[in-house]
Amino acid sequence: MPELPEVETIKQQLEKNILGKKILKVEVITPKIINQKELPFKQRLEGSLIKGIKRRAKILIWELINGDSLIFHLKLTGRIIIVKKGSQPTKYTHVVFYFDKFKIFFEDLRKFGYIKLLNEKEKDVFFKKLNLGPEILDKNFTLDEFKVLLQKKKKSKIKPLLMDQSFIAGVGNIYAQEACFYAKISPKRQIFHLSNQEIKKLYNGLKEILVMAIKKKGSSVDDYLDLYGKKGDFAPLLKVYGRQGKNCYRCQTEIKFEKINGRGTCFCPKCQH
DNA sequence: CAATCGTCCTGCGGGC
DNA sequence: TGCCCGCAGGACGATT
Repeated sequence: MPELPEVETIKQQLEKNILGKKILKVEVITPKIINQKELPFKQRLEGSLIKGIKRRAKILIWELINGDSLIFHLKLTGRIIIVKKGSQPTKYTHVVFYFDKFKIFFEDLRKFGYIKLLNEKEKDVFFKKLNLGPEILDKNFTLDEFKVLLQKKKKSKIKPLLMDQSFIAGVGNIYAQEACFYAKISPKRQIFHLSNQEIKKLYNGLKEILVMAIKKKGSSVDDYLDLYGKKGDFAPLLKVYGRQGKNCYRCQTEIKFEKINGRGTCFCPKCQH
């Protein structure tokens, strides 16, 4: 499941490969993915130049020279893969972007992901509606701001809150669990009961973990692959995610698995309080 | 305000 | 071997 580090990895790799390049042709294999009429979608894209690649939360944006933006959400199993001109689509390839020297496949096993082509106004409306919280790695996202935001959510449980995109942007099920483990906080704890020290630890943990995960090109749990179709290197460094039944790296206690607000969650019952 | 439920979709694992 | 069943999960809208 691609979260901030995985989408950021793809964003950086796309910058090296498609920035300033022209989309020559677009092929829509699975219309559901683009959520609009196929012909105008193709017509607006074909011949257009890519002038910027951005990421906001887990959303990837291709900015086009004419002001349009192509918005990608990979959800659970989406992928963006660069392939040779002669490569054939797989059963999970839903949209193909043709460039001069290569093609880009949008793939998605579960088809939860989407691509939207929006003009500037529609893009503003789209993001306004999403009401995304701050980017954790943004310089403006300070410990003080984190504290202020937490004050407004006193009754929430910490782990589901970290995954709430309107609270902070980009964290999903993997990194929310890792951050709680790092800070030695139970994922079930309510904000109300967090000390200043714990909040600081959580803040530092989020940043440290996300920076390292980007450096390692993401975590390949489930189906995630980067732009080159390669696995990320962070999965072996995960400290608690997916480790139920195994021993805690800190205190050797057996890692527990529990559903918290409907989401599978791993934690150490002894050293996470 | 916080939590839950249904929805989308497919592969996979359990049970027999 | 193979079939049926239920489950996981990001995010959204509707409901409790």
